[in-house]
Amino acid sequence: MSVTLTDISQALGLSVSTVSKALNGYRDVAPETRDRVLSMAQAMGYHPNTAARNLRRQRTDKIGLLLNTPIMDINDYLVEVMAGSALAAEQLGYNLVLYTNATDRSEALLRLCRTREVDGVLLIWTHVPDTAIDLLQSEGVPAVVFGRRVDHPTASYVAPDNYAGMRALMDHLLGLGHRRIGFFGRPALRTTHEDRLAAYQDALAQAGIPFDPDLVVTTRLEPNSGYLAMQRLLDLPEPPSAVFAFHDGLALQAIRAAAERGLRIPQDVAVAGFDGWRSGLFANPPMTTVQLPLREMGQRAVSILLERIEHPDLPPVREIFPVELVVRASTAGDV
Amino acid sequence: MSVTLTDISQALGLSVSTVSKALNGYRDVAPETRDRVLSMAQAMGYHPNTAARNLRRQRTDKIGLLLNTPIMDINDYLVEVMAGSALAAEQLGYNLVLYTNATDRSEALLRLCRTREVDGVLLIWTHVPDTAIDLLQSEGVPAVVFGRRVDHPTASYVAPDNYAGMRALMDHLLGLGHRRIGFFGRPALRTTHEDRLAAYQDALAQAGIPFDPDLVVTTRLEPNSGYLAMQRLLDLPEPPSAVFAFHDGLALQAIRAAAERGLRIPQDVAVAGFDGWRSGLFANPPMTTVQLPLREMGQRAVSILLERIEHPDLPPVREIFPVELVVRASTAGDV
DNA sequence: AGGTACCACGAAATCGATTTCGTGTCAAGG
DNA sequence: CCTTGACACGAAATCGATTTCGTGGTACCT
Repeated sequence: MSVTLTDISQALGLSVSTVSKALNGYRDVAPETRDRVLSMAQAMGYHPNTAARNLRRQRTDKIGLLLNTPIMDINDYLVEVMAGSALAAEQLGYNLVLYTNATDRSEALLRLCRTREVDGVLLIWTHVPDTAIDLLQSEGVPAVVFGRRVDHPTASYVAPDNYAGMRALMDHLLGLGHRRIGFFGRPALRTTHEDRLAAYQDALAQAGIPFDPDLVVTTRLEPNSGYLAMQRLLDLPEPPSAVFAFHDGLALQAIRAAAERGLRIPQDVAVAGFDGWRSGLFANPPMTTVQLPLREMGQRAVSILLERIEHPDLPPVREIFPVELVVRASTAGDV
Repeated sequence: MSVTLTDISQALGLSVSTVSKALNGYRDVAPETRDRVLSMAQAMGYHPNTAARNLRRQRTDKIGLLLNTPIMDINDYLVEVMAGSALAAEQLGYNLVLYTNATDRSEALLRLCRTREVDGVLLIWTHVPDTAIDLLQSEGVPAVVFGRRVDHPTASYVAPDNYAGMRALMDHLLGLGHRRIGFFGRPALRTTHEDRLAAYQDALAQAGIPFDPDLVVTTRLEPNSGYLAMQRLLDLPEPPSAVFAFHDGLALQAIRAAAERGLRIPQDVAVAGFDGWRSGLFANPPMTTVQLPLREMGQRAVSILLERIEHPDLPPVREIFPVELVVRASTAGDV
């Protein structure tokens, strides 16, 4: 069995109250007594029982990271967000708990909220259903949505500037002379998809290029969705000379599909991604992408969440982060 | 505030004991009473307080997944293990908590053990220091080491058959006619490194090829360690015609280094990895590798751990899993 | 009738730490 | 000499759920 406060108090002939206060830095403990308690605790290997402490303090010092994908679909994007969040949480004295369940997720969300397992949640739900937001708000659970805009009046979120990023990428591709540009969409991601598609269409319009619906294909959360999408585009009677993939993971698959047909990249077909996955740097050829400041966004999301835990009545915070076009060899061979 | 047992008991004019028993399926509750309790709990939105329940039951129904890398170094290998573990844990009624802290990890380990935050730990520590094992054993914390052999007499582990996998890979490369084969080592991974290196040397010896120390380079946990290692090998006066990278992540970097020099793969230099990363499949060209059954190993590790939680005195379990050579275009261009 | 056996429920202890409140001691100040 | 107040400590309530034990009541058997 573990060492408890009672054990220490008995060993020293003190009361549990005094021992607890000594360990927690209360002022009404004699310095000499404090020293005795501290060294005895050290000697006996005491560590406070988490459950007991949580129960009494009515808080857990934990925040939940809720992903909307199965664990096996954790990717570069999520890892960066997790890393940023973990860093901020650690600095601010909180622990991060990862929740990503295989089956039903709304059930998990409910449990988290109501069993008070965590003090607040960070939703890395790129397609958060509005019902979940409503639920959280009505339960009074502090929450921040990561990665997309949300309309709910009291919800906070942190999101990238998808429109600006997509415009920058389109300007780059158009500047290289491409006029038929494929677009891997992801309608399930809602506002993210809408923003990027809007930027795509606006850029075409501004360049005087008619919009061709055949160049827009839909991808899903499947291991080879990008591979299939690329095949479809390449099978068109008039295939594109450049392709935009909704994220770099899809772009890597697109490269493979092109390579299998013996197409050279970027001479025969240019490929660009989005989000700035680390593995895009080590792709062959290295991937042009739009870099999101995911690490910083993750940190910021956590600090917003913690403010909200301390002060539940604060007004919501919405932040849009600037993004950066990174040009590499998959579109511009000589860079 | 949340709904508690007391709230329900007062609403129904019952005692907390009866309410608790009704919810927990005890037999000494009248069917009619049970129904009343259940529907009232439903109506009031009751969910048991985790801290209180953990405190009383002296268990958390959680197991800790302890990684020895910062969160940002989560990769395909770890994701597969996590996915397998999560699946098994969920099926067996346990939650998985991910621990990977940025700074000091032995401190985290200690806290986990002693504060009873989890019922047991799965150590995905590819280079578990023996002191950590000793610590766990002396604290009596149920634990299973994932990914490498461990010598400690009472420690359980689950590991791949590195030697056999490496031999199979070498036989493949030697069969293609390669006689100068580079080897990316990773001495920090101890037994894993030793086993693979031994297989490398044994295979060479059996083929009558002298061992050349210049072909063995060391890699570390750095974002571009494989890239640098490949450059070193390619700079040799007599560069290798094939290269083995310690894992597929390094192999991807090696491909990039080769591609930057205009070398064709596998015609000018063949590249093979290990561990069977998913992204190796979408590499350009797709990567030859040794596939580890990580998902199954993760599941098995969890089930071993849970057995040990239920019955702490069981003898240790050590399991070595068979691996499979997967040949792709990075070594055999026409496959 | 008396005893046994269940049945359905409540009282109360318990898990381990935190925190409020109270108490005795001693020194300083009027 | 008495009061005031700081000081150092202990008693006890508390957080919310679980679980043991006990108690009336009813049915059944001899």
